[in-house]
Amino acid sequence: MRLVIARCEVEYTGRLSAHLPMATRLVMVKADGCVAVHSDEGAYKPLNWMSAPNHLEEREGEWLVTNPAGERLLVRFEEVLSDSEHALGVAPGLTKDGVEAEMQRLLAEAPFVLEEGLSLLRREYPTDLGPVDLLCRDPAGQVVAVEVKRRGEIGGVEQLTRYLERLNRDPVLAPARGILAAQAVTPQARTLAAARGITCVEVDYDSLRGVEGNALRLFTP
Amino acid sequence: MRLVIARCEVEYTGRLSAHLPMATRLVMVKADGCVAVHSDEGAYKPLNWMSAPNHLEEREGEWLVTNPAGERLLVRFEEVLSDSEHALGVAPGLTKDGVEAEMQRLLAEAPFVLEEGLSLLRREYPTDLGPVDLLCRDPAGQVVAVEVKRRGEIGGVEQLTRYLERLNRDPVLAPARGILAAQAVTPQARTLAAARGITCVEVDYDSLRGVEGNALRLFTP
DNA sequence: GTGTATATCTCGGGG
DNA sequence: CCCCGAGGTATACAC
Repeated sequence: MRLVIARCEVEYTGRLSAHLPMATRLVMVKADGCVAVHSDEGAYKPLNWMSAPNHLEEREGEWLVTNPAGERLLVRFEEVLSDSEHALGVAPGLTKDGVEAEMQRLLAEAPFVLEEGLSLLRREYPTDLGPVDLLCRDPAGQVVAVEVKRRGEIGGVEQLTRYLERLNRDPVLAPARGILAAQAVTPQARTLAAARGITCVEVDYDSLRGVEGNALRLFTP
Repeated sequence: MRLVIARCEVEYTGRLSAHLPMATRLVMVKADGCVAVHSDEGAYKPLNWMSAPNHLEEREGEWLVTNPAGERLLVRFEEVLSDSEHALGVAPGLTKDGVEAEMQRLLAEAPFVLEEGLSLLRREYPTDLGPVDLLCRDPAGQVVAVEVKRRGEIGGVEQLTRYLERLNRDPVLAPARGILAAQAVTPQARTLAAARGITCVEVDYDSLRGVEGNALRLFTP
């Protein structure tokens, strides 16, 4: 990894055109060839960047970075204050405990926490608009599509509406109804869901893990 | 900006739990207090980060970063290879020429490229769900809502559907129909649009700029 | 502050 | 390869 602290100006043209006026910034060049320009604020987003694969051409006082997609980043240096190279070597990946994936897994094992008597037909039931997170059946025999989200927002209601539209074209499944399951549901999403006849259920993640624990204990005393 | 190259391991707990095993990485601390951990690949995303405002506690061999939201980042150092501080000063902001904004401007000047005889009623016509990009009228007098996107995707169709729902509650405007204008429209968006009676028009950005040139020449010979 | 739309989003998975 | 969905998304903007 090469770290350059320099007074520079930057031009990017590609998916849009952007210009950074002359100022002191950090220019990073990583082992995979990608380039990022950072200011002294903001942890996440670089001001400008070019992702690998790309080509870095070092000219007199400027760097030209180009990629196969025709994007172009030009860094013009006025004064280089520091320029260092560091060998980092390969790094093991990040391990995450995702929330939505686990929520879906837990709800698949215990759909009845959403509504009494609910039983699972299938996880990731495919439609031509995408997979339904959980396809269930209620005690009355009606099909229930469940969309699992960490946060229940308007987009989740729209997504579930589209799925229901498709499911209800299948006479075997129709009439299907929907449940939006989330740790929290915004008032707007709740309103829209109500207007569409969709039920919202707020799920407590920790209780859900508890339910799993209890269910396991039933079978492994 | 402080740049530390070090063998370290990282724990994050907050919106989820994540762990980075021991390896050599870059740890950046910026002037606003935010912290980012980068590996030697990927221009854009840090492996871990904490955005400002937060608090950095330097202990023996480790840093603990906490924020008011209760998130927590722990960097445990095994070996520090480099540690440097750089004064960057304030930087002027990034200027951008967006694509969607200009497309909207060009189409407002020449709505007839979307459909023969279309004329502009208003740009950014306000509804209580947000502004309609272009409100137009066709030669038959029907109101046409136009949603402008760089890429036409399902979200754009949903957005336009919600706007139409609102417009059609106004007896003065009803019955309104919709056009999704984009440089490219995905097949799924096209399918959904068809099912909703929404027209998709693919707009060639360069031709559009040409149309503007022609229109200007008509009035400035 | 909340909610919504956007992003040079990035990133990964599935057809 | 494209399309789609998720993200500790971040970020800007309106209410």
